[in-house]
Amino acid sequence: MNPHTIKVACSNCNLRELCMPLGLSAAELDKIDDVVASRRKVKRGATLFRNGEKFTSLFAIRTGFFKTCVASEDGRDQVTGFQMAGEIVGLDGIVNDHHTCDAVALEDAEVCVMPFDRIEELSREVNSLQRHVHKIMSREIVRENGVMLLLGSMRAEERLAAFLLNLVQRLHARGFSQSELVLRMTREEIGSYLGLKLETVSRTFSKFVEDGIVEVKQRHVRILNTEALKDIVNPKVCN
Amino acid sequence: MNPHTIKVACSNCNLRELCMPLGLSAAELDKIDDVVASRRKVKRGATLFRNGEKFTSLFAIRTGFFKTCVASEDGRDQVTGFQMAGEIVGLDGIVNDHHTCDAVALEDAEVCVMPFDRIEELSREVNSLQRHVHKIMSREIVRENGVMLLLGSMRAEERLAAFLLNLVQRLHARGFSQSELVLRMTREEIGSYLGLKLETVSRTFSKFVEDGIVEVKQRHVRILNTEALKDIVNPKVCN
DNA sequence: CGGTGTGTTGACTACTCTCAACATATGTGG
DNA sequence: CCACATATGTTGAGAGTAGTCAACACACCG
Repeated sequence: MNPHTIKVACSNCNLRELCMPLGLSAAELDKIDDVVASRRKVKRGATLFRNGEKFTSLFAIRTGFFKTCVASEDGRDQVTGFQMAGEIVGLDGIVNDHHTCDAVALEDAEVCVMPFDRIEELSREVNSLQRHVHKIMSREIVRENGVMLLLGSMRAEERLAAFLLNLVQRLHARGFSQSELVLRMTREEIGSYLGLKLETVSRTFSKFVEDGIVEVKQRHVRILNTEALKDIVNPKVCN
Repeated sequence: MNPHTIKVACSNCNLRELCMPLGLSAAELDKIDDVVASRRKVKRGATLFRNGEKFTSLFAIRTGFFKTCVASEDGRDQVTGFQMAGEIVGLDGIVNDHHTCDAVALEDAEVCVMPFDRIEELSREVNSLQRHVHKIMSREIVRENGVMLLLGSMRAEERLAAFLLNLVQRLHARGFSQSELVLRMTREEIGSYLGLKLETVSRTFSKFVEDGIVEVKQRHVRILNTEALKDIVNPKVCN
């Protein structure tokens, strides 16, 4: 709501390789800097956008952690994803000019505001940006396909194992540990994402601890046996 | 595999309003005709593309009915969608230049082949095409959000009711009946899509029949009480 | 006219949910 | 800074939904 009016630039942002195309010429980089109109801070618990709100911009997460969730008419809601630095949110709003989900900050966050008409304009001029936008949307489609596979065919342990592996993998790509992570979401939010009740998430964590696969201390998780997690997700077929 | 080489044109296709943007000028329409390189027939049971294949084109379905499905490493697979005339498949391939799912024809079908580099080229020139491509991808993201809600939070009856309502709604938009439909997929494929076993799908159909909500004769389904289906999907909260 | 694929139904199992109690954090106001 | 209120997390017992396994019925196809 209170965009900083200082000039921001992708060209010297250390997250550029995550949210922007690679291999740009200097001239193209100059143009790309205009994609970001401003930055916006979002306090923990606050929404970046809400279902029903007018869509104007995509948001690149600079710092912080978000969840997106959709709601059915009768009030059930479903976490559709967790997003971290370098990831883009808001793609749901393009089709109807209105957002169809909520994006909520799970910790204090800052995002780059990228007005979508400016993105469209620039991507007509900079081919690699056009391609990049297409890839980002396609990636989201493929990610959701994976979640559908998880929700449609996996059991609780498999879901949680897949979830943990996915999280550490993304964190590791951002320079964090491969084996330690701090969950920014509650058991209930994990459960919603995985199609499980919070008690089932808690029990499954406990089972992993019993089996010596992870250590859990509230939201601090240390993975002791990555292979075991992988085996749970993709059970070896016995001959 | 055997594309017809006859000139095809979107400009006089009666499905245009489903797969192409509205309100094009004559000049733009001319250009748009070049998006479709050829047509391709796909026999029932054959694949339009497969996981791992190189991505080159999007496909607009002219006639017929498809399913898309992803597979996990250990062989489980999950139907991620059913597509009918006027809908676009292949978006999953953009991000990595390779498809990540299979598209299988559930009845003899014909598709328009739209090379993606041509789409990108043209959408730099025709703004409404650019916007249209973005909307199609965003629509797919929103659709998948809905499926995640279904898979993550609904019970078997709710899932099947939502599935039937979605199908008739889309068929009705194509001029078919609001109350009668022929399923082009097996109980197992419905089950895979809905995260249920085929026996559960069958039992749930039987329950709907008992309750007088639908008539089912193999794959022929007649909806007797649409309101009841809607109530199942969105249970009324009692005060 | 069999053979195969698909669909239905029954009996039993098992996984996850529900409800509940309790434990442990987190945060706020006195 | 502590006390209390609230939010979050854990665990247990029992219930219920969907899964598994199996038998059978029906349709479609060569």
